[in-house]
Amino acid sequence: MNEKLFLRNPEDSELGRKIISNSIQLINKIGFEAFTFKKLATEVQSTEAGVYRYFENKHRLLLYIVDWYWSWQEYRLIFHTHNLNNAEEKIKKSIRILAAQVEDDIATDYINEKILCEIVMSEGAKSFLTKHVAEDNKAKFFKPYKDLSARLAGYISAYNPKYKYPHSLATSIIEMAHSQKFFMQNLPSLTDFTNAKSNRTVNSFLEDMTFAAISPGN
Amino acid sequence: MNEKLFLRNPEDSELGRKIISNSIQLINKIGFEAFTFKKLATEVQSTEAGVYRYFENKHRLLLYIVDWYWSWQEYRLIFHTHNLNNAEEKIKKSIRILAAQVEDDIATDYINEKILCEIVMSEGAKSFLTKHVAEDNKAKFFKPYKDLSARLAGYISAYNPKYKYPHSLATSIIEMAHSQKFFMQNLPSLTDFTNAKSNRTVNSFLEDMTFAAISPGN
DNA sequence: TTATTTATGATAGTTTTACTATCATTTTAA
DNA sequence: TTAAAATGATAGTAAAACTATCATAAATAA
Repeated sequence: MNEKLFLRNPEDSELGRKIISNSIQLINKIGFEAFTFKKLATEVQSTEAGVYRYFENKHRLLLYIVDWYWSWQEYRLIFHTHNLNNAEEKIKKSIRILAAQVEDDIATDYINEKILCEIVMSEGAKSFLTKHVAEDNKAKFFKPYKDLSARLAGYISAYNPKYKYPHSLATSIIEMAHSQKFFMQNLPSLTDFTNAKSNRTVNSFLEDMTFAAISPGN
Repeated sequence: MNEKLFLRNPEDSELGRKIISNSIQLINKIGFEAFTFKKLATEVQSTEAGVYRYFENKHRLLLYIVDWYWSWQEYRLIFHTHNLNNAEEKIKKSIRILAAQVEDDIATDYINEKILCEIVMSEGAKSFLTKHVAEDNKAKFFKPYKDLSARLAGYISAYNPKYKYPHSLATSIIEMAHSQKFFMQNLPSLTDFTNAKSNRTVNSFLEDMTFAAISPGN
């Protein structure tokens, strides 16, 4: 994790891990706007000042958990595509990972990936939609997202080196995987998906669109 | 405009119009988080209480200007596709309108569409990324966006009635048109576009992708 | 034209947020 | 075992996000 994101590394102490764990729960429960360090302090049974020793402000904390999520997704992507030997399969697997319903990974005891995924869906964009994107970018706060996007773009270029928009397409796949899930849950008329098991899934929408776009003719 | 968005219709008075006009300027200048009714009151040379007589809170004001923007975009779409007689041309024109660099429309004297477009790019998602989306949706606050999306989805279905994801594709086009422009300006490595005049534009990216996805084979 | 409603201005007050500061105490590491 | 580091407890400040009151000005209806 980027060390500039925190004042004290939350991984290194019990309190730090409780801060991360309870932040994820609390942000998901009340939303990022209503989330305050005071409320979080109550949850972790510490004080406001105690939380401020770990994170400068709540936006940094959001960046931390969002970065954690993207790093984790890239790790999963590497792990699951590692043994695949052609670009087509790698792209398909990547889309499946990104569009899938995330389940909690018990290997990480203080982070609930399922809830974290919900947060990234509904609060993730707020990590970069600020007046200080430029500084945050300079501080490399968006590196995990960029790395993931670049990796997928790499697979796209490997599949079709002539395709002109590998980065934009990769970023769009990642964005749409989350936004379509958000719309499906909250503004379903903006999508063609229902919660019921259907063959019209975010995954097949993205897969169809991607391969149509990058098919060797293009 | 949806009457539930405001307490007093800002169109009907000088102060109301100044509130809208200066909100657009001020939100663009300092960002939605730092934007307060007190600062706005200073700009319009009125008082905080004065602004609160028009809008319940700043989120309603954001919804108001964002809704205004989508209504305006749909109007432009209708106007410019009206004389076209085939779906392909309508889709191409729609994408061009959505991806284009918006210029100020002098017909609307107190609204600067160019700045408004910037706001929708960097703050627009905050209008629905809240814990009260469901209520806001019930109050029909997202109708202008949905109408625009449904119209584009209609053109897509007219072009290829067998295409399975017209709504998701339409929504994605609208979202990507804005997010790709945001990334181009702020996190350019996530895209394949440069500010320089190039044939790799958001417009051609979206057009290529759209027609690849909906070509009659699919 | 006057009476009355309605909009605005001026001011004040409350609760919550987003911090910063201080000092005592506990825990950990050398 | 001692010093350093982390935590807890408490207090305080400035600004944000409202709500309330009352006087005055402008618009409108009788």
